[in-house]
Amino acid sequence: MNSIPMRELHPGAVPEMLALLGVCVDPGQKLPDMPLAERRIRAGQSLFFEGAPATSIYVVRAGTFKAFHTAEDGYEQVFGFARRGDLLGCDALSGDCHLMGTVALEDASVYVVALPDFYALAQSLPAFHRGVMRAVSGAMVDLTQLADMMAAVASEVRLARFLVHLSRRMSIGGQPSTFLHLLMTRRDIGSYLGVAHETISRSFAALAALRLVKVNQREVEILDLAGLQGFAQGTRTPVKASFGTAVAGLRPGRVLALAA
Amino acid sequence: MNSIPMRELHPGAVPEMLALLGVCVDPGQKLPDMPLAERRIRAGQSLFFEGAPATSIYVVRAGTFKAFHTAEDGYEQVFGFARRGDLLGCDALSGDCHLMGTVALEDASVYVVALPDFYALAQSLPAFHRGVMRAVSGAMVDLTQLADMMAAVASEVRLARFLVHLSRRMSIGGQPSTFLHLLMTRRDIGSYLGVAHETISRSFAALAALRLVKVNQREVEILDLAGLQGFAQGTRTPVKASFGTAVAGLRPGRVLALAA
DNA sequence: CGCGCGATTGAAGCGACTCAACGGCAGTGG
DNA sequence: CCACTGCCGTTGAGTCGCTTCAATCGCGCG
Repeated sequence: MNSIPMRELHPGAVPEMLALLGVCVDPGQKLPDMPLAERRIRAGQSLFFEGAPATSIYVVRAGTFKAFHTAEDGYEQVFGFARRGDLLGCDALSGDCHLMGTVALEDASVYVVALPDFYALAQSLPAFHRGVMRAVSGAMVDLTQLADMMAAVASEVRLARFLVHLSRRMSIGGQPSTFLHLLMTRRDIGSYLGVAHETISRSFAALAALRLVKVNQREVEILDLAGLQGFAQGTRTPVKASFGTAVAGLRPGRVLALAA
Repeated sequence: MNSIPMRELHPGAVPEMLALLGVCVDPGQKLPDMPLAERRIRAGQSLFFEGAPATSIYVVRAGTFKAFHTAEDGYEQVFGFARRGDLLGCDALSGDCHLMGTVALEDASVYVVALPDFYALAQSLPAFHRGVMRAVSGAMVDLTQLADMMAAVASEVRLARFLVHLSRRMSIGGQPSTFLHLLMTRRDIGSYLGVAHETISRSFAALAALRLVKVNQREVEILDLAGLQGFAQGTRTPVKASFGTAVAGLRPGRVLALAA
């Protein structure tokens, strides 16, 4: 139950972690050769539980995680998906325990940085500090974009924003970005976007009917990224519905059954 | 246009800023007496604009700010409200420019910390670093709670969560926490919670009809905080609607017109 | 092989959006 | 001093999309 699944020490892993955090450092610079604990998580396993005391922060090395919160009545609210280079556990720095749990959606690996080490490392290594601030700021941007997705009125627009978001995150990793392997269930996406999971299914069908994507279970291919981005622009009632300046024509307010 | 409204140097303001960030420091410890720029913002004025290059981060000393993003079609999405002790401008640390603008809802005052100074200060003063991490983590928690509010199905529940959230934030400042002076408009709240501003009006009326709050324009008095919190628990379909364990009885799924 | 879970699709009800009108308040300028 | 003009807040009525409940199908795993 409380046995740590797997843990090994990586001497000299600091450079890799800095690379994960997206900071460049002079090749000749002396780096503290602090050994870092690595922890491997199997798909479906939990990295840390909601309510657990904050002991460390984590840098995702491989795999994908889902961060969520479980209400008293059992409803599970998903707050985000973390991938390589993301920071996990920062929500506990302002309190004393984690406000959300984390499970791996696929086999994963993280660097575990104990809180004292974390502060010491940031103190002795400015590059690490900048990397952490970068990552934390990125997490805030992600949460902001989550609010932006949930702010969209139409569920198809929410899903379109989600797919564009995923595609963008993939592309900065250098990958194709038009083929998406969704590791989360429809229910997870629905919780993330604030709609029922059946609505996610229907929205996928709607986007597919518009020839914007091709969907087969969890395999999603973006057929028209520009069109999808235009579609994702749809917002709540603008100040003055300014058609005429529309980018390409695909800018639906509510009309989209015409393509069925 | 580009003239900074007001700016003065505060020698020895570092201790106050540390207090704002919620860190305790030994009274005898030597603090770098770095002069800090203070900037005063009048109500309705902007602290920084969306898209502006990131030059500094800001610590709110007094007043209230609204952070928002304006879409191409003019729709304004509100992402949060910042108060004393909050950090502003962190969203730009991962990119190079601000992703959202900030306006003061009342006369306000902030400490301006230029980015180089920011990193230098965090380097030389661990307490500042911890304070920043605390504040940043708190901002992430706020964004998480925003997602939580928007996840509620019923608009009255969203508003109830918002009021509970505000009350909690007030109470940590030591203030009464049952009287709320809303500085934002109904439209701002609606944008924040993802509903139309008319719905906010109606939801206020509904909560007032349930005797949970008393509302008069922007003056809100919480009559039954426990009841409001119970009401705010209402979520999307739980795994198994478990009545019987309800706290007090006020746990509505959809029924609330019965008290009109 | 059967069980359970995820995904899809259908049908029905209702709640929020939208458009609209009205009263109140503040700031402005004649 | 007082119209005038926005903006904010409230309330009403109608439409429509999402939720909810339900059934079905496919797939992986014990």
